[in-house]
Amino acid sequence: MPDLCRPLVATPAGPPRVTGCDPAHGAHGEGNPLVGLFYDHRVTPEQLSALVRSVVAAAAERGVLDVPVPDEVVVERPRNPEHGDYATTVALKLAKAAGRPPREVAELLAADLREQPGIARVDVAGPGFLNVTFTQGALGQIALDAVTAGEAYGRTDAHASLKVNLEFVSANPTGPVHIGGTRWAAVGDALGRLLTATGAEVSREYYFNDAGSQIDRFARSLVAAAHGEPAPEDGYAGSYIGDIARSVVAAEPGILELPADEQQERFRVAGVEAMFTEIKGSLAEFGVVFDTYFSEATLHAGGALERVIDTLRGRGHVYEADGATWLRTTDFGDDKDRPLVKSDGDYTYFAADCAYYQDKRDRGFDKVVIMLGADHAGYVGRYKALVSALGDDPAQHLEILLGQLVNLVRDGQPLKMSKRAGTVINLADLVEAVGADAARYALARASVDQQIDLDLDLWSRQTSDNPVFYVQYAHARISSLLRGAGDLGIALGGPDAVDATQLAHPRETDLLRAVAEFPRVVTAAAELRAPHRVARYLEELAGTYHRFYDSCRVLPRGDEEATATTVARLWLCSATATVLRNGLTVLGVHAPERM
RNA sequence: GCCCCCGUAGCUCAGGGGAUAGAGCACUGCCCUCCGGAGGCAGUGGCGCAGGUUCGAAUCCUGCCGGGGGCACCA
Repeated sequence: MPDLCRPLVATPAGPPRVTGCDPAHGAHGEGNPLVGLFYDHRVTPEQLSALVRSVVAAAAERGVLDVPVPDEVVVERPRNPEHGDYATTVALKLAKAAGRPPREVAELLAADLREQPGIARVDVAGPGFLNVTFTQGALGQIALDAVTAGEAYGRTDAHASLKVNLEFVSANPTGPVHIGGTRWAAVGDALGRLLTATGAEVSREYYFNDAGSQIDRFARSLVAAAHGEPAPEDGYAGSYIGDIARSVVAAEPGILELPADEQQERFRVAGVEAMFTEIKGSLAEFGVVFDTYFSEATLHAGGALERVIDTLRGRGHVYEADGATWLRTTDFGDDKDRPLVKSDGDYTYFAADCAYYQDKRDRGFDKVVIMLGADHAGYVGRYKALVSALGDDPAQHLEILLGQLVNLVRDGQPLKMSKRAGTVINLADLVEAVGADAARYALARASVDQQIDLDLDLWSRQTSDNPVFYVQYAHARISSLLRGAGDLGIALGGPDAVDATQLAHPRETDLLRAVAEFPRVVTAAAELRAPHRVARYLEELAGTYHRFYDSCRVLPRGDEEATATTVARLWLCSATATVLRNGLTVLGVHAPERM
């Protein structure tokens, strides 16, 4: 799969056409980083990190610095541009082990770093920061690499060989996907794309309960609605119940004459199917498609619950009490033991969870990721315990991500929602109100730890107040510019024909630094399971681009001829567009060429 | 009572132990010989409180205060 992520529902047009690209050009040297690192004067932050590490190793080797070599050296982009292109705090970290003042360690490393090609200067600042500035050409090469790599720019191998099962939404087919589930649809799918972009093998999974009592309540509600009666006390009352009941009756005209038991069963089967079709449809419109829709009923039918309970019993964690069968989860840190089989002989939902987890592991997944709403926070303890009871390590095989709730706001007032009154905003309503792109972006740009207020007015606005439009506009603006270049007959040529040292303006340097940052943003966002970092980065990149655009004329005016600067700037613009496009794709949002 | 998440600018939110804590909106004042002004520049304004760890804390630890969500032989 060559692309960064799975395609969107409507695939946007490809990258700006650039003639003469050589895909092999993006390859980097291998082997000893000190030798092969800067072939062609390329320096990326990743390479700088490796370089600093090897300089530390070399110093340790020579005996001038008595420290253990760190596994990884952190380099970061300083806020203040005067602090160079990249900064590292290794000297501060190593000072204690070396038994020498941080600045002394920094000076020592700086001297070696200054010898490296592609590095223009190394300054020791403050308590012992190492501020590194690349040569103009080395920085400029990053733009060429980004364009050349195209959709692959930003991909890393941070999660190579990880096989992960990503479970999210998992709303039961008793009603539409509510706003909480919608948040997970946006964040979960984006996380899936991020993990894929960092080399993981990802399977998206939707687990639905089709075996429990709430499905029976759903069926009884449909029967009641079909007969024009009010919903049962414990039933479902939304307006969609009436819609589905009518569609079932329309499909099976004789259904209302059937005996009560048979009638409810027919409503159950047809109702669940109709509801699920609607759910899948609204998710697809949202750009989210699952690899597997997993039915709880298949676990029951296949005897998986019996088997997993036998396994747990064999491991000595099961006991009988008060007529029920229990898992001693308190042995693994849970607050209280949990029942597997109720005293009436029915299995609990928790028993199915045990079987479901075992099933995922049996299917070969290294990591089981489950995304839950904050209202399920109490579930984490018992889930970790069941993983331990089955002999796995929760820290390694399980990740439960909790997402806080979403409040909707309109006209500055919180939207009061009531299931009874039928004023619940669900996935399809949100898409209708603000569009799929804005909905996905709005939900994915906030940290899941944060409760968010989502303003429907703001996100439906087609102005720069709306962050998704701010980012999309930057892409459209660049697309327009590149079209203009084509109209003027300006040939971009291949990367070898570009003089990257032309990009020396401070705003160009800022933009290059931002473009160079993208792969690290993708990696960090994937590792921290935080897709919102990509969105925030894109907003910053868009702003950096607008500032560049304001200061640096790209296309020739009037009778002027295109120059080497023109060509270099067009490549920089194209690189920016590539990153905006790849970043938006990670979030499942379109990057329009025109708006 | 116990557990989980969150208190950062007037508002909505970023900030992986680092340098002068950021963005958008709002407010004030600027920039159109301008490739998309759906832009840009400048200004106003902030880490809930108290301790602790550290060379260094918005970030890690403890306690309090405030907001939200959980604590079923429900799903």
